[in-house]
Amino acid sequence: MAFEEEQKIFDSFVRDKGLKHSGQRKDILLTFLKTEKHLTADELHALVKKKNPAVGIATVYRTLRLLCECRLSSELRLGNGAVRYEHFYGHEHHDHLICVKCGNFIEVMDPEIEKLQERLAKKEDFRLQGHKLLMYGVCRKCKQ
Amino acid sequence: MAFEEEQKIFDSFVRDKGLKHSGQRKDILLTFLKTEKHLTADELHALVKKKNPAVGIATVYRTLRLLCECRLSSELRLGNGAVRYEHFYGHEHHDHLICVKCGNFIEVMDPEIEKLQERLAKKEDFRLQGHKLLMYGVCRKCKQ
DNA sequence: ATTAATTATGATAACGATTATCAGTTTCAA
DNA sequence: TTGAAACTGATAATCGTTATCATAATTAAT
Ligand SMILES: [Mn+2]
Ligand SMILES: [Mn+2]
Ligand SMILES: [Zn+2]
Ligand SMILES: [Zn+2]
Repeated sequence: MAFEEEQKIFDSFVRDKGLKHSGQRKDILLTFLKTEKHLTADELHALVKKKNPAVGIATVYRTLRLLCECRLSSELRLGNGAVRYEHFYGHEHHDHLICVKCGNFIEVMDPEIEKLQERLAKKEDFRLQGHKLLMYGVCRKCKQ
Repeated sequence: MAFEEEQKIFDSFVRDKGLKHSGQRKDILLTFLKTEKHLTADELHALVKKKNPAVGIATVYRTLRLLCECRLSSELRLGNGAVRYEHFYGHEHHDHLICVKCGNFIEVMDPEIEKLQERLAKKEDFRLQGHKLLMYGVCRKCKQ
């Protein structure tokens, strides 16, 4: 079975926090790791239920929160619809091109844009702590 | 009374759409125009009620939708909490520095950042249609 | 293995923001 | 003045998410 590193991170996190291990959490973690998509809790729930139909949506939400706490996942709040969750471990900061036709996410990072944001903030005497850049349009596949 | 241009735009829009005029809509419009803040429907409702306590929140939502339709306002979806509404008429495209301490919005626009986004999209063979750049941090006042 | 303390679970209620519904009111053109 | 159409506020419904709660599973100590 793959994802040994990630599972180790989660197990340590669970142990250090005085939590207990459960089959549901393991199923949710592995299902999350197996897809590289930017999933909502509902979408992940649907995938997990294929393996373990008894898992409830509440446990998916609870587990996603744990995954974010231990930095295996992070939230992506697009501003409309449900929060999406993406892999965080081993993924550096990036922004997103989001296709309005197929909904796919393309991960991008431009050091120049990042630098110009710093310059912009400095000009306003603003201490920049983070940012969110979402770019919407039509992806290569959907253009044809 | 000020805001003649904006009122004219709204009146024409209402007439052209076969809608009717009402005191509530006028109160909501003028209250919205009077503040330059980025307000939620609830915040605007609170302000409107000072002038006209009978106005309901549903009418505020309905009127905000009309203001967006006629381009006097536009939605700002930050991704957490309520949608905010900002002035759109006479305001060119801009992005935001958002202070995590006081919640104030600083409007900014950097043509270089805009251009680099286009370059980034082109590199991915992506037809860019729009973007949202939110920068979070601490504003000048709150740094002290 | 047994126990007992503690955490985890799924169902479901509650929540906050927003939209839909509806009965009564207002607008406005004829 | 009148009557069709739009408008209103109250409130129910919706959606994504969190809180509650009774029951079940885990764990460490016996
Ligand atoms: Mn991503
Ligand atoms: Mn603005
Ligand atoms: Zn696409
Ligand atoms: Zn501030």
